[in-house]
Amino acid sequence: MKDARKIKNLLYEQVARIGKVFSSSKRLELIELLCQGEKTVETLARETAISVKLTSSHLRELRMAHLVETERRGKNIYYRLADKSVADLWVQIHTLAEERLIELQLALQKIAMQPGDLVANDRDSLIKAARKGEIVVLDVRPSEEYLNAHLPFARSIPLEELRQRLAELPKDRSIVAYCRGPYCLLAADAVALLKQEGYAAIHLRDGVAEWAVARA
Amino acid sequence: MKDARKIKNLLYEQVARIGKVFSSSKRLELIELLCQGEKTVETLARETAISVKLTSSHLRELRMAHLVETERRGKNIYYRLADKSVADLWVQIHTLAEERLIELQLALQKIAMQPGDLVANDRDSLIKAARKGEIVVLDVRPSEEYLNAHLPFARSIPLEELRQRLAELPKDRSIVAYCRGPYCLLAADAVALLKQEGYAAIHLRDGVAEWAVARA
DNA sequence: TGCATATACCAATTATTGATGGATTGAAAA
DNA sequence: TTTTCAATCCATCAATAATTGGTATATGCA
Repeated sequence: MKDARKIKNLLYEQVARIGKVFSSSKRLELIELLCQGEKTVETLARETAISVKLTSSHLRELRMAHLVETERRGKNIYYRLADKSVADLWVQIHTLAEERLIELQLALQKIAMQPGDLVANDRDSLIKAARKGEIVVLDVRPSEEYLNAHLPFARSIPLEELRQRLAELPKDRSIVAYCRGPYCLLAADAVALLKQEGYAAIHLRDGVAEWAVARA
Repeated sequence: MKDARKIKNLLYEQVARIGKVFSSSKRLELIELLCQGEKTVETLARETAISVKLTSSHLRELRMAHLVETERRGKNIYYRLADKSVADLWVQIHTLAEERLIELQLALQKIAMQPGDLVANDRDSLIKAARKGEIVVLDVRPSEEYLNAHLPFARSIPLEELRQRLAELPKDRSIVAYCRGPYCLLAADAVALLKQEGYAAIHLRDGVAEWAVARA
């Protein structure tokens, strides 16, 4: 009887190994970035503003839980998610958090709901409008991330280049901007800039990971 | 700029609150039980073999993450999952763990794959066979849990009563036994008993939570 | 070959969490 | 009202995790 309890505990402890990975805000930030495609330690550290050493040690935990894979190419080591289902779990968890935690809902409104902002929800009609060219879906992430994966019909103008490349965008149609997901500030900044310049800009919360889960 | 980083961190920390809940084996065990329906602290403590005090303090964490709700009825306090999506997340996490952790796969084989055991996978054909009466789907959990929710066409004989009630089961058809999920030992025990008594018994890994996710 | 770069590994420190025993609350039963 | 039972709260101690600095390793380049 004691034996059965021991086996059971072992099982739950294995699952808890996965849960632990998702229990630190830094690791979540890394996972969100890895959802956009493979990246080096250095890049991850820079984009999260975490020291390289600490980044490396958090990545180690992801590796030990078999949630990421690494590949050395030249001087760099590239990290990538071991499976699409890791991205799916990230989406599931942050979605549940948004459903259950009022604090999170309020904090999210601060970034996504600037006065007059809109958050597009209806994915089907968005695609339809994009296909017909009635709206422009704009990916403002760095271009490597766009190249790795992007929403259907999306065009890439990284936020950094947006100001110089405004002329590429039509003024007579809505611009729907998105980035890495609901916690990424790129799209919110892009929308602010576009509005200031007289465009009809809409902030889409979803990133590619959220989109993929919704499509499934 | 510092400000933006602070806001972002706040967001990830909120999500990490949810992750933390799933980072302890004891809490996972409690969540799995709560997936079977509402229960009192005492019951949860007894069924997990965790002290009441420790159970209470783990439940407190679930409560503070808004993943469970409580209701006092008489002397007891009943805990239940705040939303179906909490059960879904439990299923997602343990499924990912099973996909990624070889240790877990091996440990699971020990309980589900006794020599000659079979694990039914194909849900559609299972239902069809159950509807036609070609097999008997047997729920061996305590009857309150069966009453709360059970698989389509399932009959309830709690493991405790199984030996006395063997006569209720036909010998000419396969008995497909299930319990709370892949980490619960009830169905495995039931299958062992049934086989010993000359029944054609099959162990179904899914519990109601896993079934619900698969149906979605 | 030697040097620079990217990243991992190791050790020490601090912060957080888990577990346990004792005291407390709130409802029900005597 | 007093007692009992279920469950929580609080304080403490032990265990675990996060962070940082120092050092080691592997690769590419001069």
